[in-house]
Amino acid sequence: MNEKFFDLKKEKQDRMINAGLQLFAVNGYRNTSTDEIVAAAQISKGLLFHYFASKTGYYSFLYDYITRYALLELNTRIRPGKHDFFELERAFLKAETALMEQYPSYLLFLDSVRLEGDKEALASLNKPEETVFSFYKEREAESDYSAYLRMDSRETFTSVLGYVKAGIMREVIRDKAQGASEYQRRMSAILDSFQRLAASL
Amino acid sequence: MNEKFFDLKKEKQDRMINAGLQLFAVNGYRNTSTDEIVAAAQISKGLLFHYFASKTGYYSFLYDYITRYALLELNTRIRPGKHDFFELERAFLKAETALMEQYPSYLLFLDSVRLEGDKEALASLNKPEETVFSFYKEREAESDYSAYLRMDSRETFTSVLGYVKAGIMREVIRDKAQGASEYQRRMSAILDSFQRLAASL
Amino acid sequence: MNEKFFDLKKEKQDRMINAGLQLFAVNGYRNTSTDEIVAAAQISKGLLFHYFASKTGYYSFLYDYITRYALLELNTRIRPGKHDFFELERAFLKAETALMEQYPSYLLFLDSVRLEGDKEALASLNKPEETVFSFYKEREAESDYSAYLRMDSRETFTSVLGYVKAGIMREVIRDKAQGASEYQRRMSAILDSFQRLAASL
Amino acid sequence: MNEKFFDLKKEKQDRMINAGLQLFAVNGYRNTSTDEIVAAAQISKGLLFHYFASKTGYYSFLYDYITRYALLELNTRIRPGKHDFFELERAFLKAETALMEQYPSYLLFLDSVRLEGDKEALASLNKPEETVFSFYKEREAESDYSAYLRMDSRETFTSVLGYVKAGIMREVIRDKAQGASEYQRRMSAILDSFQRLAASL
DNA sequence: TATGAATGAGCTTTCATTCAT
DNA sequence: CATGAATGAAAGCTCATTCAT
Repeated sequence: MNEKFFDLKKEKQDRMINAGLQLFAVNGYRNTSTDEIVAAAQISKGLLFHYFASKTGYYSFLYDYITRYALLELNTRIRPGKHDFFELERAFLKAETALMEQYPSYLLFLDSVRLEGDKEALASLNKPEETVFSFYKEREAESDYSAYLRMDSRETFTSVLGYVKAGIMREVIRDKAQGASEYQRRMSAILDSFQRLAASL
Repeated sequence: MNEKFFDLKKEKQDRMINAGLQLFAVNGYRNTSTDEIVAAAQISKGLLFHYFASKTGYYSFLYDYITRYALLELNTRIRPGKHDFFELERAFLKAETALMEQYPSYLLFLDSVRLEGDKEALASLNKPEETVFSFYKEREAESDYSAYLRMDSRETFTSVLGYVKAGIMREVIRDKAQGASEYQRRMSAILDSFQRLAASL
Repeated sequence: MNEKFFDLKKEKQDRMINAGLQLFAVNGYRNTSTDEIVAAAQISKGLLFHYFASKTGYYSFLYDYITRYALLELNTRIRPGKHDFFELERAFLKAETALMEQYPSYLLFLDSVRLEGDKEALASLNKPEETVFSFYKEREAESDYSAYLRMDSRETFTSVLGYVKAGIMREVIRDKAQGASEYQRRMSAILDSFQRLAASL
Repeated sequence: MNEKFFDLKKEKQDRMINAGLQLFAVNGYRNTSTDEIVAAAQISKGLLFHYFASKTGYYSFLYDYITRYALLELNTRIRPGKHDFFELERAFLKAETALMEQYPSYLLFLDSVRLEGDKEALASLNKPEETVFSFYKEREAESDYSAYLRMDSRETFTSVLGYVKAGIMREVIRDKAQGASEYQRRMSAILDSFQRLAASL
């Protein structure tokens, strides 16, 4: 990519980032044409290629950028250590909500990458193993789960929570810009519900 | 579609069905070319269009066919009524396994339709509301949940189970031919785990 | 390239070959669009790519094909051995004329490759060292030059003749389909003139 | 073009002239992008268009400028009149060498124009008939050829020499900065050789 | 019924040209 | 005078669809 992209006005940068996050997240790589992207970003076709050289270049830039950005935010908010499991999950949720303020589709985009079927698109990603989700896994692994031991193995339970998260996200955020708050509400309810359950054992 | 399709040898019909189920499920609608389809089905390009008129026609046929087929199997195996919730889920799992015998990718395909981003493909579906999954919901709704009342609302719990199912399926079946049995094993374990939890309340 | 090209009717093959030879020879690689090519060949855009995969693929096919074809003709007509120098040159001229019957621009095309400025186009050529012109050089090198010894070194003289040939060709064949006979007439005159000169020494 | 170009520092003017001469000569009109030109000339994109309005405008300026410049030099060095043919040719060669001092690619550029395949580029030239090469022809036509009468018709012989010149130039100057002296050496040798031949008749 | 050569609309990418600074 | 970000028409290439055999 062309580093001069970062010299653009922040507002324009974010338009160009959000256009791709949203369209790729909802439609997938192949179903998103560069025409759609530039229309959503309100730029010309040439400019997209001026900064990102190719569609795959743009795709991998978005992945890099948003991964780095999200990890920065998460690392700032959530320090390593033995947090109570449910408190940790609520902190995640809060961070996600904050991030969605600026990049509404970022979480759906990151999730969509895991389902992406286009080989070229996947091959373009620089460090596909350095995911935001592995940060989640690490924090969850070291969290304090002792109060809920009878519930089930931590692994089973955290992966269940992951599936639930992804499921709700897809149901709620898809196509709707306002989905973030709905996502937050439903995830909150689930966390409360699970914790009550755990406490009653 | 051309009804004469059903006059073909059953083996050839199934090759043509499985090719599409597998490719669409793994790669999505747009990433699957008609060239790939006919190569996988071992038929000529002309034949595909002879029977299904268009790629969307083929896609919607697959959806119709597999939905109808799965509902037939499910209706036969699982009669309406007040089944114990976990027994019901285990019956579902058994039915799924049986169906995968003949159409290995059918479940992943049906799930992939929910994630499909191509508007034309989605628009081609005849009765997109008549899903296999609504059959699940109906049976679950009328199931006997009385033993687990303190667990949480039935809606929350069944939707949680649905998300878990989808999540495991995607992790396990994608790309792997042998995934079905792994899927069955992991879902079994989850069901056992959840039931033990419910019983201990 | 797709070998099935050779299953096409000979007339269509030759239309597809001549279109490229003529256009690339006159306009060069970059100035020739695939739209022009398919219009001249009276085929669709898709077909060009069906057989040759890319514009460079087509270019290198033409070079391979016409080199092979010309060498076959030349090898058949002109056996190795100590021919009289001017008889040899007249035999070359005759062979060229015969080849132009079927591929009018072949010689101009082969010459244009030497002037081609496009790096991708040149990089696509398979064995750019196996030229038709090196066949000329070999036959000339072993020819009988004894009658003209005082004229000048054989090397100087044959390279002079080569430059003359290229110059006349460009002047005469460019843009004109009927140029072949004019080329033959002028080259004949030059050969006569040079031979008379040599004899008079 | 914008006449204020000539108010620029001579050194900058020459950078802008040599960049185009070299690139167009070696790669042709279409294979030379304005990006390459401004990079070689060490100016901004805007400036090129500020002075020359368009790529074709730049191309035709170069042709005009270098033709005028070369003719000025040639007219100064070579006065009309009955020069001995070979002396004349040697004078040409000397003038060319002097011109290459300032504009190394000028001769190759002028030659490349004759091979240019781009119709727009050719159409942009102002007086394409007023070539440097017609100056050569005129002087040759009035030269003293009496000592070599038996050689052959003057027309044939001078055109032969022209082809040889072009051929050697292309072989030698292309891509190589040091080509000018090699060109001079080889042309000198050819002239000597031809003169010896003519004298021996 | 079955084939695969042939088509052309639509997509990604390039690059001459414009224009705000 | 000078810059280079921005534009969009045109080019190369893909692929669903048609049709002669």
